[in-house]
Amino acid sequence: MTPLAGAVRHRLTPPAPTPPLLTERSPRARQIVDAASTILEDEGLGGLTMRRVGAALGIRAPSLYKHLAGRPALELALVEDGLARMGTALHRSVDVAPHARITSLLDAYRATGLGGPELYRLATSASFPRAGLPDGLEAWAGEPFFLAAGEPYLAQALWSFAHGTMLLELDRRFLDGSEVTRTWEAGAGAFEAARQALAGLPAQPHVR
Amino acid sequence: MTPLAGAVRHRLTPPAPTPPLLTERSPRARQIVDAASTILEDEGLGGLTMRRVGAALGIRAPSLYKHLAGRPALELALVEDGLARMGTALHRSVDVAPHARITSLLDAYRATGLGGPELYRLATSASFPRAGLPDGLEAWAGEPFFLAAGEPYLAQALWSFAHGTMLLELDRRFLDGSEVTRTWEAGAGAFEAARQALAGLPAQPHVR
DNA sequence: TGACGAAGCTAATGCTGTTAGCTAACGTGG
DNA sequence: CCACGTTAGCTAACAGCATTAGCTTCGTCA
Repeated sequence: MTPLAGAVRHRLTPPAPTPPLLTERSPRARQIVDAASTILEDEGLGGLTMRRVGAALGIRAPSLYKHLAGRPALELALVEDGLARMGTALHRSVDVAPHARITSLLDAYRATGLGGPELYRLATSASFPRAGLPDGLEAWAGEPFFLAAGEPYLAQALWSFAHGTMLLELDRRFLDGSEVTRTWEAGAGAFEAARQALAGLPAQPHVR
Repeated sequence: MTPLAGAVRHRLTPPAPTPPLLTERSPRARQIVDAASTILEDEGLGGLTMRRVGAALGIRAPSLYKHLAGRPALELALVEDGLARMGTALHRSVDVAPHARITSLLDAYRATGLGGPELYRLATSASFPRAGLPDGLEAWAGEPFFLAAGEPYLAQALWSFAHGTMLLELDRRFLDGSEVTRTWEAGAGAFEAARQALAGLPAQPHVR
């Protein structure tokens, strides 16, 4: 259910390189989701209405219901695509030397978020009906954080940092003149040092 | 404009213990905002409608416009209250020994967030019209992060971590069986170590 | 008493997602 | 070759949303 659940459960098994069972969609449904994706990024979540999506395809809003269950289902489809993309990028990113994993992971996370800001916000908004996502998808997408951090709680903290920094960067809430990259680097440095400190004490199972 | 701007600008001046100029409100407007606050936490952002707020006070929705400019203004008022509360708590929290500041700050941040989950989400949601907030309020509320971290970019990274962890905890997105407190502690440990490492090299002005 | 402002009201507008029910086209089996 | 069922479009309609316009009612003060 939660992104790191799978990571901890399968701690000793290598992560799958491809996303798990994605929802099947008819060709027309695919077109609708793709059109919605374009509208989302171009006009923001506020611009994403059923009428607007229909118009982009030359049909009326009620006709969309022949292909998708409704607006929540449409959002679910968008986020599912986004998680698959994000997960793929993150899994690729941790395929480097251990000491470089955290930096590489954060770079990939940031690049994916910047590549689809509105989708990132939608995917991580509270109102979003997360329960409708395919089972295991979020867990799979979150696995690389465990692989990079090496310890579950440090992994969750690293994930928190990535998530928070991404949101604050997208919303332009950092100090006006500041270079955002340095904020990412400051966090990366702190977590990489913590990882090495933990790795140096292999007999200690808990952080506490 | 952004929360840490003030912190960096006034690096050498002690932070104000009280929030800056808050918006003045008529008694009736105060009642409306308070009613809205209750509805927000009880029924979520989706339940917060003008009709619903009016009903809580025994009046119709259009009558609210005699006291407040509209829904965005109502949300602004709610968030302004929240930022004042949060800022006060955070400033208090950093009034401890340097080595304990980060932990104390994160505790206060977490407690404030957990004390008003829906307000926290509203205040940090992208759609929220942040520009309408009183000038300097966000910067003032963010100052304690600089005071705790001692260096601007580490401060922004620490703020990112707090924000991300708060959102993930509120949305219950962490590993099911995991103790969330340990995730907070893992991050606190990493950032406190980084702070001490930086503080040990006083001649080095940049992180890089 | 008369004026005026404050604070309520109803009615209406235009937006939203969504449902019901109709129609035209297409493919397939008898 | 025709009839049937399915697919995918349509219009009309509904309820709920924020918001505006315009009316009324009440209290205060000169």
